Amino acid sequence: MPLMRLSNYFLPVLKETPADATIASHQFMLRAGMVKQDSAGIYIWLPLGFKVLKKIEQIVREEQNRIGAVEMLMPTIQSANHWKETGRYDAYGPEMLRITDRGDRELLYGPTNEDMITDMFRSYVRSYKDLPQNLYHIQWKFRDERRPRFGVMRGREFLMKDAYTFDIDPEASRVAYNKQFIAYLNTFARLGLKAVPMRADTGPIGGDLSHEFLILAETGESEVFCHKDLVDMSAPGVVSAADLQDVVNTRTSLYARTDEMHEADEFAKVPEDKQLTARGIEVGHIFYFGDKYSKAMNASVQGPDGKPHNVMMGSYGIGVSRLVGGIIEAGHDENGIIWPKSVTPFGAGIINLKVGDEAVDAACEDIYNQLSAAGIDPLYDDKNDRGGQKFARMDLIGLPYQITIGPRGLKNGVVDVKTRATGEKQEMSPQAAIAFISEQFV
RNA sequence: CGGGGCGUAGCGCAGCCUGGUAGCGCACCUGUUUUGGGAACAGGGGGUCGCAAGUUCGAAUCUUGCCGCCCCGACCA
Repeated sequence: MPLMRLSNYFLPVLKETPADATIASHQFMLRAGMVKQDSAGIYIWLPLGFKVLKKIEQIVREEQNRIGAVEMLMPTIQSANHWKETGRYDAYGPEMLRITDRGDRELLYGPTNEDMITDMFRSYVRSYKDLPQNLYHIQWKFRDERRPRFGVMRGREFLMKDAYTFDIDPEASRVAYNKQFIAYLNTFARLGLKAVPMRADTGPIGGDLSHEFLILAETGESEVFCHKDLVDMSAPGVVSAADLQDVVNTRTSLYARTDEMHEADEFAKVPEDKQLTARGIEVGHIFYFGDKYSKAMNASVQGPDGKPHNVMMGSYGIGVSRLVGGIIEAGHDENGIIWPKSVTPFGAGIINLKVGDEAVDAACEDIYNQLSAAGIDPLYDDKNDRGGQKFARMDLIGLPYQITIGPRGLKNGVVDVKTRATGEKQEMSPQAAIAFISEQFV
């Protein structure tokens, strides 16, 4: 494996903040060379941003797989036919991007996939014995928002994980819902986020059981009201089938609503010192909607009684691309981004303070190779810039650890290790530095 | 979709009111000296002033239309 040298990488950092960006995550994503806007709400993912996006995607995937969800991939372009069958072709309105092909057939760029997957399901599944099913994909969506804003936080094109569950009856469907609920808590915890599930309105998708997961941030689009204890609850981890409902109940029994669903009278019953009013960013949304689509599309299976039963469904979304912005909102300072270790584009940055100095070059490459062997995936700043510029750039892109190697320290057998989150700097031997950083990623 | 604002070099901006053929900082290129928290000096490259029409001897500047982008509010992963 060749070294990932900054001199060979594509990292167009900006010293000045583009005028179009108003919130921290958008400003830093542009300045750190993560994305470039192509048109309103549509972004090019540059190498650094793409790397983070893929890491988040992978964590989402692992937590879906852990609860037994099965990955697949549906197309971005859909036929209007399924949508006409459910009546949503008209109901969805101008947010849907409608396209016609050369034969004047009506197509659309999918904003979601309930209609398509329900059609897929009904064409194969005949028996209750083939249930339950829990399928998901991670695919680009398009919603022609009235007002895209805040960079990738509200893009028109966005990457979403959407899962769909199919069960024989409401009770079984509730189990599927609970599993996703747990998976969401674990997913957001791994991403270094404190996400609170809030009772939600079901919106145009319909149904009667729904939760939004929000992370608290000043720049959030919704006002939220919740019991303080919810914010600091730790991730449930693996939950047995027997405990599933109880664990969900502990998270849903405490008051937590967005402004849409807020009831002041109910909130007043929360002890005053536990009442938290804040702003939040919605990063996930889960719905149970029973037979809404299966009925409309006649998706039924034969039950043990020999009769057809419309399958009970739920759908479960996570805004993967939005999370990139959300994580930055939750972790940054005035100098730039502070990545959680789980999604950082590179595990550590290696700063060579005197490129061309044989001893320094050799020390940097040696440290690179050892960190790499330890699975850290370092980024080597071998550019011929001045120290200050390198430090500022490294702070901006937010790698959790920086090792600085220069002739002065090397003469005494030491390098500098900086922890980005705290700003703490320590001098230590190269070996100690490698050991220190490796330990942080265990 | 209602209200507001902005389009001048890659980024940040000035020039526009009062028309005379485009400028500053950063970035970029070359050279020299530098190099441990965004170097200094010297030289240099880069712009159909968002697009179109109009007024005028002459338009970045005035008029009209269009396009694009951002912000504030009602909707959404």
